Amino acid sequence: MKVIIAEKPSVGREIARVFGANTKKDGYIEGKGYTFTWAFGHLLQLAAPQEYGYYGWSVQNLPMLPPKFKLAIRKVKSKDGLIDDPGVKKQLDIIKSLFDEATEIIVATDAGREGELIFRYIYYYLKCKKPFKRLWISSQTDEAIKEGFRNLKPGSDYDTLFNSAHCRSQSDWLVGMNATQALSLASGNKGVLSLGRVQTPTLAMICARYLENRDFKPETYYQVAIFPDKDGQKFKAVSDKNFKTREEAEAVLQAVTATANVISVEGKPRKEPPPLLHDLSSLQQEANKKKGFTADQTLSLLQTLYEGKLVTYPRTGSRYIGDDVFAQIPSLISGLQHHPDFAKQATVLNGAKLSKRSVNAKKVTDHHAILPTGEKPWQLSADLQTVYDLVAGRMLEAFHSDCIKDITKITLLSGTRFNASGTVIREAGWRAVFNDPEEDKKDEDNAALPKLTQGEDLPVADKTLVEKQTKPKPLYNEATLLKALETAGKEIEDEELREAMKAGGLGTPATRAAIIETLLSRKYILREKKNLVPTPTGLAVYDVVKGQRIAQAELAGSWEKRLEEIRSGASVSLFQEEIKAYTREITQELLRSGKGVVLQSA
DNA sequence: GCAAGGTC
Repeated sequence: MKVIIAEKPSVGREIARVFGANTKKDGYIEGKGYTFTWAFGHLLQLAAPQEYGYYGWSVQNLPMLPPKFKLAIRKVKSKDGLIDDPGVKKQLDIIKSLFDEATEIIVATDAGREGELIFRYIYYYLKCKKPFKRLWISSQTDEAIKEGFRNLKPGSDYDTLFNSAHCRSQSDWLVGMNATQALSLASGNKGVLSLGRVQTPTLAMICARYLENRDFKPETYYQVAIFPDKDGQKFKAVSDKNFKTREEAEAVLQAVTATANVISVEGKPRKEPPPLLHDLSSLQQEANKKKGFTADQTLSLLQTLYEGKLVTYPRTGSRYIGDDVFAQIPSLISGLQHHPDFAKQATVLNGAKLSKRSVNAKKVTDHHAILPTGEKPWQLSADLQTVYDLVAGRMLEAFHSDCIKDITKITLLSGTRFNASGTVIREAGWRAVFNDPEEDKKDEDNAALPKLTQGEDLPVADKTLVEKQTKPKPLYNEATLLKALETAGKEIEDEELREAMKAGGLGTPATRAAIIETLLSRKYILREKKNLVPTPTGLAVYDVVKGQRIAQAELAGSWEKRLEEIRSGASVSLFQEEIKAYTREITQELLRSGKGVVLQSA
């Protein structure tokens, strides 16, 4: 018997369907001489410190450097504290009995570092010795699955990938567990002060932005505005210079002449291509911006839609689809022709030429962009409907035509130079789907400008002095923080580290919402309206770590670079020794410098 | 009481 193991039930069932296997059992499916089973993501994790004899939280234990890591069943919170997750335990037992009977195992966990780790941890925990092969596919279509099975790889081809995954996992444990205990103990052991490769740079970003914003000294500056009149239609033009003092501006205001001379008229149509399909992060940002949902809420709503088979896999990091999925888009679009909000645009798109901007098989990694499945939603709650509509609406936008705008820029002379600009949407294209007002519109922008010709003189109907202030960078909210986490590392000077981080930023799509929730639950940050601001505790922790590597995205970047080298065969033990050395160093440093952190009373 | 990673 051959056993196929997938990362999650949805994929296991999908592969079984392609094979034509349909005998459903508890936790697996049989048929055609195969057995199809699955994990639920990580079933196993590195065991907690006490499993290695480090009892309690104590300076004597630090740094905790287990000679050999152990695996433990994933834990869940219950009234008796942390216990083995019963659902996980049960599935692990099912997998064990299937592996026991197997002649061969086919590994169909997601094609990536964590997917490899999910399988290997199960395999080693169960002390399984059966031979295994690897299915390596990046698309879940029938053809891709069949092709993948014709091209199974030897399991050992992925040994170095497992090594890099295992190193990632151990490094996070070593640095995270030790740094957390060291800082908590140093501060007087009154509560948990957690630190980690991802959460600490994230906290640092929020704190740095908060302080920059708080300490910003706004500067007043002045502009002069005039309102020329063309045959009764007035529009606004602003001085091309800003003035530091009111006096300078007053002088320019006084010098405005009775008529303004049109020096130049520049008009050109601009094409604005449709946005890409959503990945998890862009959807979370959009839902936060438009509806105020938190990243965590959006993920959980999406998970419900996914379990209801209404949308495709949500925790994707790709905004693209392959050609195979593209072939299904026309029918998905025509399925929206009865949707209350989207009927009109779905009809417009039906049979039209579709934009292929989101179609690129090379940019599809483990999973493609989020799409509706075509199943009809039925009696969704308001929040679920909102998220569903963001997914469905984005699909219409992504395959729609360009938005075409006429942008006019006019320069006038009236004592000094004045500029006016105007934007007219000629063809809405993809913007017709949601019909939202544009966000980045400047206040000096006119909706439409009258037709003007170079050289003409216009009477100046009004003039005024405008007082303005320079603005600080805004505080982070969930949308801007998610974006910043995605692009974290872009400003790293070292080119190789920058490259290593470019692929992922900080954290992963699946974990970023959880990182924000962790910082909230530690009371390091608070939600203040839509903004994320640090608490005194968060600022105190930041003050201790801000000069250290653990607070910088560079640390994550340097690990990524080394992990990638391990994947291509570099020494595992060398990296492990370096991590241990760093663990000793950061633990000592925090025990010394962490004394200043005072917990605020909850 | 602790990390980050995956998923239900």
